[in-house]
Amino acid sequence: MFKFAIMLSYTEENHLKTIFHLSGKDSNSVTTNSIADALNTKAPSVTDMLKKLSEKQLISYVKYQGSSLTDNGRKLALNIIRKHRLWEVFLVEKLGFNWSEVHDIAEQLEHVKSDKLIKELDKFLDYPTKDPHGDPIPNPAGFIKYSNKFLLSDLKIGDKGKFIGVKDSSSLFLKFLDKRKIALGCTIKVLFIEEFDHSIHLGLNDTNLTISLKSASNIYVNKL
Amino acid sequence: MFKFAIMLSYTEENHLKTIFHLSGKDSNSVTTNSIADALNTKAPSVTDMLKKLSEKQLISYVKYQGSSLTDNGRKLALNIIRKHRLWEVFLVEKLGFNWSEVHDIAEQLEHVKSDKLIKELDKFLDYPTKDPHGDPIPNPAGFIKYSNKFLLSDLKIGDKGKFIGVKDSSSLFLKFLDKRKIALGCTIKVLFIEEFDHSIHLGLNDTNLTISLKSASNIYVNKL
DNA sequence: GTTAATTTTTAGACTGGACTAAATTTATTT
DNA sequence: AAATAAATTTAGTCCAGTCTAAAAATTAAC
Repeated sequence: MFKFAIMLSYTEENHLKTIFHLSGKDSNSVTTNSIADALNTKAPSVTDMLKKLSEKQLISYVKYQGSSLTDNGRKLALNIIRKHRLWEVFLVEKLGFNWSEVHDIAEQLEHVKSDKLIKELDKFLDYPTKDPHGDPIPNPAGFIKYSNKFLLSDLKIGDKGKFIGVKDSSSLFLKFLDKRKIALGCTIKVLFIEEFDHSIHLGLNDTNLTISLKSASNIYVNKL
Repeated sequence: MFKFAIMLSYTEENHLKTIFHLSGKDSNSVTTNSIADALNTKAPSVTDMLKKLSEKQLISYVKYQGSSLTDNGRKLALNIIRKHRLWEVFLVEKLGFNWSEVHDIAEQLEHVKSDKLIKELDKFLDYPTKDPHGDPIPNPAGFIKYSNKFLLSDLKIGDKGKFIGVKDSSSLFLKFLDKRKIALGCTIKVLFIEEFDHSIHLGLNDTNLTISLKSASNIYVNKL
């Protein structure tokens, strides 16, 4: 009935996706507990699933040594992420959702099985390359162009970044940004980081200001 | 709008929906086997589910006597059908699907949980009242306007009807319709019915044609 | 380099949803 | 109205996915 030769369950898909997210660009090995945490489940459940995915050759798994995606697993994971992000674009661009509301819905939509659906959705959205949070959308073949998106709090002294988004977009935080004239697209330079509380001194539009670690952990930038 | 605190599983939703479809306008009692057939499952599975839905007060169920929806159950069923049909409109109107392809995909999309999603989708589609097969879309409160929809095979000689949908939308049948230029919205007049095999002679767009009882039993019309 | 702490896996139990086979109730025949 | 057929339910099994508690392996600490 459906086109995929491999028919994965909702749970299997979520595990693959999570392993992808946790393993980062270099496809590092991922620990069982970290998967359990991310999926809000318990380690034994994850172990069972790792065995299953390993049987299906979607991950390589060595007892006690963590697991990482195989090429096939990676391709499937990226396909799910592709769907997730396309649906997010749809929700924001077409249905007028705020980018902070779309994740949970996309989390459901990403599991709908139909290649044609995604192909047509992609066309309808005019082949977007980024989701509303600025994350790149993998192409149908499973290729993803990694963005150089970082948290402001991860930059080092002297680094420069372009403000491209926030992690938690509470209106309180957005007002905080407004007041300090920190607007989307502006360039931020890290001048100094206090050792005591890790608050950050920034250069921004010829002025200097200081923000807390908490705030800096909520700001995404493209490293320049 | 009514808020349902009840969280139904995929399977529960499908049972409710099926009971609604089988019980018709007058909410007749539905047999266990007919549900099993419709859902492509076995009677014992259905019995289990009937007990469960009965506990939740969504159906009234008497052992060996079939089951019917309660008001709450009916409301939930109509909500699922509403979602199904709105997604069908989306797939056809926005993504360019043929009406014969949308059922299976809508079958998945209908289970996505988000009231706001459906509210916004409805708005985006400009509040449609019918799905691509001509079936009415229930409103958010669970009200459905039954159309004067009949099977073509139920019309008498001399009756006229507007073609509004098909019962079994297999692609085979839809091709059959295409070939004969029987398209949604066209007006059909019953000219004569053969006593021998009940095949029907039709007037359609200034031409005449004959179709079998089987085909006529698969075509819905609004009586004119 | 043992011991202690942590992580991970195993073992065993539970739930929802499915099934088969057998029992029971209802419906149909004669 | 008894016998038979059909529909439905019960009983018991199975599978996927989840959990807790206990055992085993790894890592960290002394």
